[in-house]
Amino acid sequence: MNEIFKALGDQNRLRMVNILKDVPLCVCDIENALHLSQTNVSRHLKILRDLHIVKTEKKQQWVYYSLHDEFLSYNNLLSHLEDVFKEETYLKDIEERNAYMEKCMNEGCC
Amino acid sequence: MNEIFKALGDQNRLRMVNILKDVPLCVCDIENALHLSQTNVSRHLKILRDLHIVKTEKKQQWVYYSLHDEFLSYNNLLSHLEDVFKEETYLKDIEERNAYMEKCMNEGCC
DNA sequence: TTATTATATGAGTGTATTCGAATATAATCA
DNA sequence: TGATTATATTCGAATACACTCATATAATAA
Repeated sequence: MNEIFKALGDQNRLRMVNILKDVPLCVCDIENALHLSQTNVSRHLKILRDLHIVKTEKKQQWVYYSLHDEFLSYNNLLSHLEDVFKEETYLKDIEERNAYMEKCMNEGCC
Repeated sequence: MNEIFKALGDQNRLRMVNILKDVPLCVCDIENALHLSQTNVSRHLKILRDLHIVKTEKKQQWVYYSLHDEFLSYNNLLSHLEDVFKEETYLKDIEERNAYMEKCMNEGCC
């Protein structure tokens, strides 16, 4: 169970949970929203998936990641995360994600 | 803020938070309750203290550690921890701590 | 004062973690 | 079919971390 804390203890993984909390995203969405390399994103997502923090759904060539039902059942932890995600860094990531999704709508993306 | 998660991501530190949640303890109490070396306990406590997860109070030659008010204000996180601490490992540590404190009362300790 | 007890810290070692570069796999498109 | 795109995995380097041993500090006791 402390594995969950360890997973959330990494900044980049916490940023991923943050931008996934509203909407499912594919790997390259996350890459672009957080400005991280594909390799790195993929690796962190594997850790989150192994711990049932996120789940995946494959659609054609894309793999969509979203928060796992098991993780969503940790109500108190989620409430705590809401507070954490009020910090500057995480708000900026959400903005960045939204801007990127907007751009996708118009210009198409990955 | 994810520093807190990182701190709680270490099993031994989480065990320390667990046995401190009810009662202040000095370093050698923790040593004995968790069967860890003095050096190791001291080092982990420093990390917890730097993050304001625990606070200290010196009484004569003993340094008593307890949960920091700042940490105690994270209500949702604490509620989550309550669930985590229902796991076998943590319950056993509490038993061990209680047994040790009991022994202290009778035979005296550190 | 010296000895003892409680706690903290420095240095060294081994292990874990993170990351980028290269490569593999898998799906789609031409 | 081969080329392209999306994702995953392997390998190696750099760094971070947990731990132990030895030692330092600080308080008390003799």
